[in-house]
Amino acid sequence: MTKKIKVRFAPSPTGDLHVGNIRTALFDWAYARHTGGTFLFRIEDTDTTRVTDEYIQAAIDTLKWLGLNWDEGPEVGGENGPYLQSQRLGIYAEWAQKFLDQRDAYHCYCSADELEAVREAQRAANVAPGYNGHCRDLTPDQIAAYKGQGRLPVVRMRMPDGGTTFNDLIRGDVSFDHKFVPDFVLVRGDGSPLYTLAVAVDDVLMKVTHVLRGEDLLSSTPRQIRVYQAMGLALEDYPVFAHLPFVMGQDNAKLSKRNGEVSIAWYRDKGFLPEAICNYLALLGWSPGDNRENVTMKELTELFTVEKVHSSPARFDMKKLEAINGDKIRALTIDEFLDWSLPFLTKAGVVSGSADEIALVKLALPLIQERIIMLSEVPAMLKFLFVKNFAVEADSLAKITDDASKQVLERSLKELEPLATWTHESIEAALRSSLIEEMGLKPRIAFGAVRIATTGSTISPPLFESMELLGKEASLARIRAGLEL
RNA sequence: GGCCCCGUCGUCUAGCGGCCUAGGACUCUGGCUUCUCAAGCCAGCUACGCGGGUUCGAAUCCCGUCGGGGCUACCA
Repeated sequence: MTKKIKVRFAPSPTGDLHVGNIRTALFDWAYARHTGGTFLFRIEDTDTTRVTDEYIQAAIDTLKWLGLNWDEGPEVGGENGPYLQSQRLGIYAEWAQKFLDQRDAYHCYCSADELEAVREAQRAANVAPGYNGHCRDLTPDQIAAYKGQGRLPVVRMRMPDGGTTFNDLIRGDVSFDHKFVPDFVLVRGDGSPLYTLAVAVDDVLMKVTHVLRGEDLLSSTPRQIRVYQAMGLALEDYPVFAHLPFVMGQDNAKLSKRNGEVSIAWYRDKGFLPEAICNYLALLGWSPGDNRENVTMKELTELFTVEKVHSSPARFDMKKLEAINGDKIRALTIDEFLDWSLPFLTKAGVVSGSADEIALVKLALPLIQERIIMLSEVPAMLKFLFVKNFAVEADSLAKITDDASKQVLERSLKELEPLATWTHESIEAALRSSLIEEMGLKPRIAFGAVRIATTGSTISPPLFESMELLGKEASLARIRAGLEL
C-alpha cells in the first residue's frame, strides 16, 4: 500500500512572508490538495535572534488570507504537534544526545576565531572550504583541557566518507561528494538546535512524505539525509525532495524590497485578490501544459503536478499580475465585488457604510468593474457620487472654462431641466439630439464638458449612467456650478 | 576559488527527434469600436546563449564553452 502523502510548508519568519515564500506555500498546498494528502504548516523559529512573534502571526494571517488552509499546524493543531520548533526543544536535545551516544556526532570545541582562521587558510590554499575535522577524535585529556578553558562545545555531525545521491522530483538525480559536505553543526554552544537538526527531525517525526522547498536549500539536502540515517530511518521512509526554482526580481536579482514589492501585505492593501496572486504565482515555474492561464484555486488543485514544475528560475512581472487581477475582478459577482470594495471605500472615507450608500455603491459597481485592475482604484472612481463638497479637479478646470464649454453646459442645462424621467437613456437622448445633432459638436468634446462638470474629472465611469446615479438635482446643480467657474 | 543548479520572444511559458517557416499569455506598437478611461476585437514586432558532435532529420540527445543563480555560518 502507498503512504498517504503529507506535504509541509515550513517558513522561518524572519520578516514578512514574501512572494517567493508564498509561491512555495502555494505549490505545497496545491500538491497536497491534488493528491488528497495532508498539508502541514510548521514554523521554523530556531533562530531566535531573527524570528519574532509578530512575523509568526503575520505568516499565519497571510496564509489564511490567501486561502491556503492547512490540516496540521498552528491554530488547528494535529497529532504531531507542537508546530512551533521553539516548543520542541526537548525533542531536538534528545536526538542530539542520541547521535552523540552513537558517535554519529561529536562535541567540537573550536572557537569562532579558530574556525575563521581555518577557512581563511583554505581559501588561500584554494581548497574546498569547510570544517577540517579538528575535534573529531579528541582524547579525554584534550577535552578536559578545553573544558578547563571554559569553552562551550557545539554538537557536530560526522559526515562519513563517500557521497549522497538523491532523486529530486524536479531536477532528477543530484549527487554530492562528502569531500564538499563538511561536518556540520547541529546544536549551538548554548544548547539550542540549528535548522539542520530541527528540520530533519521534524520532517521524520511529523511523517512528512514530500519536501517541496526553495532551491536555496538544495545543497543542504545531503546534511538532512545524513540526519535521517543517524535517526535510523529506513530508506523507503525518507521524504522525497523537490526543489522549486527561485522567483526573482525584474532585474534578475533575488527578490527584495528594492526591486518590486515583496510583502503580501502590500498587495492586499493595493487591492489584489488572493486568487489573482495565487493564479499568477502558480504560473511562475509551472504551467498546466495547455494554453490556459486563468485558473481558479479549485482548478489549480486539480491540475497541479510536480512533474510540470520547471527547473529554471522565473522573473516576477507586476504587469502580468495586474492583468490577471483585472481578469479576476471582472469575473466577480456584484455581491463579491461589493464585499471586496467596501473596505477600500470606507478606509478612503468615501462612504461611512450606511445602507443607502451601500445600495448606491452596488448600483455603481457594474460601471467600473471592467475599468479597474486593483480594488484600490474603486474610491477614486466612485468618489463623485458621495462627495459632500463637490469640486472639479484642478487639472481639469481649464477644460470647462472656455466659451465652447460654457455653451455646452448652458444648452445641457436647458435640455435636462424639463426632463420628466431621469434615466441614462433619457439623458443620453436629450444631450445627443441637442449637443451633437443640433449644435453639431463632436461627442468627445460635448460630453467631455458635461463629464467634467458632473464628475469633476476627465476620466469617469460612463457619463449617462453616472448622471443617472448622481440624480437629477445634483447633476443640474453641478452643471450650474460649472457655469460659474 | 570550490561544489551544486539553471539557460526558448523584453517577461511568464508550450515544446520532451520530424506536426516548428517555433504556439499561447503579459508588455509594447498600429488599427477597429467608442461619451472619457477601460474592456473587447484585429494586426505587428521580438526567442531556441555559443561551438562541436550523434542522426536521413535537433529547440528537443551528448560533449564543451559562455552566461546567470545558489551554497560554501554556532542563518534558513
